[in-house]
Amino acid sequence: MREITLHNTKTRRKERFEPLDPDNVRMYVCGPTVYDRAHLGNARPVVVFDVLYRLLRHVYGADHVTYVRNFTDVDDKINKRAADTGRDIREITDETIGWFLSDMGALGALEPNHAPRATEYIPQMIAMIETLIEKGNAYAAEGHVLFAVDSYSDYGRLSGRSVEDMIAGSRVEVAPYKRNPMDFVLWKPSSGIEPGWDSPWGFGRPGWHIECSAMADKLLGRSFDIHGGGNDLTFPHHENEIAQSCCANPDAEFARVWIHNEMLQVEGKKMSKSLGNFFTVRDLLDQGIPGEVIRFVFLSTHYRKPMDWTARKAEEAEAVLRKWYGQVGSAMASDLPIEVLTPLSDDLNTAGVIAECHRLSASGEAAKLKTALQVVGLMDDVVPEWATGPDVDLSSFETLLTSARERAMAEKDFTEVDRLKALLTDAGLEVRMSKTGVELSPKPGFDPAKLEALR
RNA sequence: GGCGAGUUGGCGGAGUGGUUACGCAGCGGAUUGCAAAUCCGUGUACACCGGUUCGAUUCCGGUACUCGCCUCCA
Repeated sequence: MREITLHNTKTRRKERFEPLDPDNVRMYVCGPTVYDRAHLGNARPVVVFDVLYRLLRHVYGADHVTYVRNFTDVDDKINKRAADTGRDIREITDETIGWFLSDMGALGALEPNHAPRATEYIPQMIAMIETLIEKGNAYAAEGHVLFAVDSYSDYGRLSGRSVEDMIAGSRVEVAPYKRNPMDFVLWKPSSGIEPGWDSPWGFGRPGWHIECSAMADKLLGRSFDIHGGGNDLTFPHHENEIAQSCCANPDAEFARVWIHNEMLQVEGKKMSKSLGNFFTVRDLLDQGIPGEVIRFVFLSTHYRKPMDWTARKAEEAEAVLRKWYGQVGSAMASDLPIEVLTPLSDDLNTAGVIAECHRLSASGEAAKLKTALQVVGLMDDVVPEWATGPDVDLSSFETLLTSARERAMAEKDFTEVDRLKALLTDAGLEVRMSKTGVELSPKPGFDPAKLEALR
């Protein structure tokens, strides 16, 4: 069986990956809070962990991997959105989940085996909080339940910081009912207008961190293999998840390997609304940038490096993919070449995979290239439609141009040929003339209407 | 201030203790009625300073710079 190495945030080194159970490799990845369209940064972890999911399925078998990615559908940002728009919360979250799935699908992301909504696991959260209180790791105060960080000696281990450092660097105001300033909320009271559930501590709603602990526990068990997310989640979210889960289940390991992707930038700067470089995945797709192109750009940067999205990269990616798709055509897929699997298994070196694809392309190994593209999710069985171009019958124009050219050759007068060529080029066709004949093919800007007008 | 990641030729990026990465762009050439496409050729880069070594871009230490997190932003 192929060996996979992965960088584990817990140990800060690359390690050989050994699943608890090779017949059921389990991975949990933090999903989006569903209140708005996914921006480009949201797409990075989706693509990164989709590649890992595909690799795991390749190595262990598609039926032996369980991938869970949640939807956080209870959150103050959602409440605010509902209040601002006057819309129903469920309507907002349903709509946003639909957008998310279709946008990520456009990027070639497979859907996880389970995509739980946090609101479906409230009883599990309450049960876990009760356990934490019983074990002395949590306390109720003024309608809240807080996790006592002092009760867990390993608190801060994942992110490599001490509680003292956190307090020193903290910029949050400390609620008076907290025993330690770093104690975090497991449960908080809800007013009548906020969503809430009855609990032993009154009507309220869960804190963010407990959601993932409860859902992972329920769907993957108390010990599982991989937990992933963006590296901005390392602290506090993942640190808190570990504290909750490990205290509630002291005999279990919780997640063995923690994987974090680096952040995304746009044209060298952090993506933010104030800089005016904020955009969603849907924005790019609507601009006509194919999902495969976006995915390719993501894959060209290793997941633990900051990734810079630039328009130029997108253009280059599109040109490369067009070329490869053209070569691959209807080639039969082969076994995955070891030259491709090796970098992919080496901590998801997707840029190395692309380098290998260039090599396969140069040596004309269409079948291997196709397999390589498939394994990283850049194509299914067929070449994407945008790369093949529209299916139009151009033979009449080819015949016309050919005869005009033959005449021109004889008469040494090419004005008519050049005129026809200009018209066809203007309609978005690529015109190729060689000794053997004339060939027309649609280019990216092909406009069928203009061509029709020429008929 | 604390914690972490990164720094390879014009751009993107792989990789390695000693030999050409590769892609794009550029340049030269072939081909072409012109052009496009294609093909051929072409680039001694690895932040800085030390150390280890016969030899380091590759290992170790330090410096600088960039970026992220420390605030329920992925």
